[in-house]
Amino acid sequence: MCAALKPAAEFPFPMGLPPALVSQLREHGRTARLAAGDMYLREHAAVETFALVRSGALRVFKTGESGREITLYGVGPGECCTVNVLCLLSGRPSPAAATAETDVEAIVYPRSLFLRWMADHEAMRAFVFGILADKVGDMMTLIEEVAFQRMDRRLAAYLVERGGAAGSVLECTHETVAADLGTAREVVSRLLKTFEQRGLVSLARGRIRIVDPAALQHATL
Amino acid sequence: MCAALKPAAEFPFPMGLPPALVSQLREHGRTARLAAGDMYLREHAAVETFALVRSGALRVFKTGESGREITLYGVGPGECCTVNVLCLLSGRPSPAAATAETDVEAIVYPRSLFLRWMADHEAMRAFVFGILADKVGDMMTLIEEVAFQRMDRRLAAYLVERGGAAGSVLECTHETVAADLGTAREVVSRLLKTFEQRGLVSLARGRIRIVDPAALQHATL
DNA sequence: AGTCATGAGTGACTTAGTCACGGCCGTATT
DNA sequence: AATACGGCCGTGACTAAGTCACTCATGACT
Repeated sequence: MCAALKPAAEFPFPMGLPPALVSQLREHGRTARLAAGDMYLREHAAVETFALVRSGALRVFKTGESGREITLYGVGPGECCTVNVLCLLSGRPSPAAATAETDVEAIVYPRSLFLRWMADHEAMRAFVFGILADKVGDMMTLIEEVAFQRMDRRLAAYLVERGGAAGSVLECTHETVAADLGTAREVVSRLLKTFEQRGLVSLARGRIRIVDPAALQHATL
Repeated sequence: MCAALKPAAEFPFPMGLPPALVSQLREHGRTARLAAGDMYLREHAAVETFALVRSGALRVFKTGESGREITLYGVGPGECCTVNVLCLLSGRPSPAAATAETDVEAIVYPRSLFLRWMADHEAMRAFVFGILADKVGDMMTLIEEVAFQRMDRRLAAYLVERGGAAGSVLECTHETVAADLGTAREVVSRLLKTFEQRGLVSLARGRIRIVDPAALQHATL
């Protein structure tokens, strides 16, 4: 999740919302910009606004006592953040932190408007609850993976998912990969080296080239 | 989570709901009973009803490829199940499985009524979203614990949370404890033995007596 | 008293997280 | 150009914890 997502050319409000609501969304939105690395949500902080990501990506994560991090999920263009939504709906403070992974442009609305739209528009609910259910489902899967899957398989799956086709290059450090997976940098380095020795990836400083994604998926170590 | 929760004497609909809604809840509910061990939700299954737990407890969990399990959260009297709610709101299939941990009595409503009440009643939304936010927050914390905390500390915290005061006895097997924590039975057995050697717990077949909860919390191994 | 199933103990081995380094590379500094 | 520095990576030694293949213990039921 350290690579840039291409920004959406023009934000389309693509969620099948009724025209009346779309015009309200256009009218009342305030544009906010975050630079890569900026904090978006602090753990335990109150949440007062609803944000729709227009371009870039947010990363929602937890930090352990040791300072190690694990990514819970990402928020891309056209999406909203589950934590954001849940805090607005429940009035509770944020249970996790979030930062901008890349430069981010978002449209921001006050809580009261968000709640009104959620109460009034079936399509708004369908859009928001769809994202909510997807992300919560993803987190349940994450729990299972962290608890039961071996690190080599998690890393391989991560590389394939992020990297895509053979020959593509991920611009990220072992450190950021470790923070996404919730493990230690040394573990990532060691596993990557064994992948390289088998010709599955090739490595350079700050760069991972995916050589053989199909073999990566089934690597048994 | 393998011990019985005391059943609520009479279900009070305790959520600050308006009288009009409470009378509807009383009128349209169908009572359903599950015996301990019965399946409540299957992973990937469609969800068509809304259930409010009246007595007993549900256990929502994920299963790994190896067959090992991890508990995501529990649902007690007066609560509803987050997965249940999210599936109804989003129309998606269940991302996890759930069983009755004890005998359970629940009140069941059709999806259409649940959606109508959610759309019409602010108090209903506050109740449901409050539970939703709590459980999702709990799951985020669980991810952090599984990823970063050592097993001895997780086990100790689990025993204290479940057992409560000094002298109390948990009626459960090492196996069920392992399934709650998402680890292997052998690991639980070994850790419990070291706790026993230090006088923190005492063990018998199917039984764990909490001897010194304060020391358990800070045990460093 | 013997059978049987469930629950628990054990040792050997593997995987992965921790700690403490040391080296390498690219950029900035003088 | 030489130096200094900081971000990134490699490595070895150690510990924690999951896996496997067992055996043993307990108690309920014939």
